[in-house]
Amino acid sequence: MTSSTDTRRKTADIIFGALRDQIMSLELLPGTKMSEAEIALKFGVSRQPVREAFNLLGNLDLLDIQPQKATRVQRFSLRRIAAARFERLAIELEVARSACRNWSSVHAPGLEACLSAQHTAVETTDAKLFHTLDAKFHRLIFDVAAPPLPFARVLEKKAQVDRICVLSLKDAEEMATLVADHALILDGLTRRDEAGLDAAIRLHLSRIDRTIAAVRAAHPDYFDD
Amino acid sequence: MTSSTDTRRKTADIIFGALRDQIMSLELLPGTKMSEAEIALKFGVSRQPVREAFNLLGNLDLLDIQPQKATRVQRFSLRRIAAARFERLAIELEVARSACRNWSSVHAPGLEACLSAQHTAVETTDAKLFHTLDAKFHRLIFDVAAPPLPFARVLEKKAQVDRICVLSLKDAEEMATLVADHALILDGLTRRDEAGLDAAIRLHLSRIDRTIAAVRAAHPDYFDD
DNA sequence: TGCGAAATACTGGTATGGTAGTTGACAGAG
DNA sequence: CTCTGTCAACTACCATACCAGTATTTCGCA
Repeated sequence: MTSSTDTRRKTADIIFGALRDQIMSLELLPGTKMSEAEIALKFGVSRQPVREAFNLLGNLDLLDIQPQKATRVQRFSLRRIAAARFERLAIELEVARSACRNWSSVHAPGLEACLSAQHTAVETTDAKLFHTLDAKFHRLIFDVAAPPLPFARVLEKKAQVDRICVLSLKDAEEMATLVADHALILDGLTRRDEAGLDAAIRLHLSRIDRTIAAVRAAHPDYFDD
Repeated sequence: MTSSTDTRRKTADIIFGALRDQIMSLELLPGTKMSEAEIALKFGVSRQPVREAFNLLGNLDLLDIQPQKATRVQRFSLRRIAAARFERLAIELEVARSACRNWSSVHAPGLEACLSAQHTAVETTDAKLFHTLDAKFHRLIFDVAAPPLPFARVLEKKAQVDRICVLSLKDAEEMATLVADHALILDGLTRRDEAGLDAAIRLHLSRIDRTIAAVRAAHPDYFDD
């Protein structure tokens, strides 16, 4: 077999990853105009790989490519966010239902451990750790629901929402609320109560609406609409 | 230069659309090896726009691009199909629930007209017309559920399944079954019976499993796994 | 001074040449 | 006959140059 560790990445992928991280971390603010030539110069490569990276980022709605005019870091859009939110809600609901049907007590320890770790993250007000544990929690449920299914691709639209969450405060009170939601979700799973689980998921995902509204009030110039 | 129709679309998009249609219609069979140079020659353009089109098709899992080796028309994969099916089921279920809540009698005529048109399509065994009407039916429900949301993007993964359906027989009996499913769904909507609607959607989408199994039995060489 | 038109300085898109890497076949050795 | 090493013919990828639009500036004129 050829190399097990396929470290051979195309330069276009490297550019793509670097720009994506900068956009997602808001190191590059929404509305910033990007230049193929400028980026190419900065990375010391030709314009072609930069161009490919731009197209990839455009497909993820992270760049707004206006032919012959300019390409800018995509602003937030209530429309796009609503679409991503709807899609994620639909997926998470069905994932939860599937997990409910596949549930057995062997799955409990992992989720309980993740939940208790979240409690400590709240006590220390460690927002970054909490974000990681939050993602892990949803991931664990996904694994219960449909192990063979690819996780990343299904929720790749999540980027539209994740980017905005960087601006949220993530204070202790808000994190505590989210942890309580998680506890409710885990409770619904253990009791195999599909109706209760459905309500818990909807409540949990509805939390981001307030976050979005708050960010929009604080940074209206980051929004398209 | 192909300035016959001075389209605003860039040539890469034209190549992309043409190849996508050929792949979706199975004019290009799974496993067929593609060559940038060959396609470029055939369309009378340079290799660069062809390359971009390849990348776009690769993002949709319609092409299997193996760097420095070859790029082939993606074979069917039970894994990918299962993922696409799961995703679509989740979306359609939530769409139906949302439509159920937004339902009013003004929506009935459009769906009923589409349904009756489907009946005539079955009587004339017009598979192509039926396929169009089937898509329209689901689209109409989507419009009831969430008018401002983009329809195409949400279900773009549908391509993974649509391509395989070209190989299905679409005989009168099968079409009649699907129309009956649609009637059941419309009935659930008009009665605003969420539980019944849920069951009807799940039954309807489960029909494709038999189709996939039949195609896999008839053409095992079109599959990866 | 106000305003419109032309020149200019960008942008993204395309064509072409060259490079690195993989595959497959074929010739020669065991 | 089998195995192996070398070479030729592909492949995708990157760099460079050029083209075609669009926004902005600037200069001439009223």
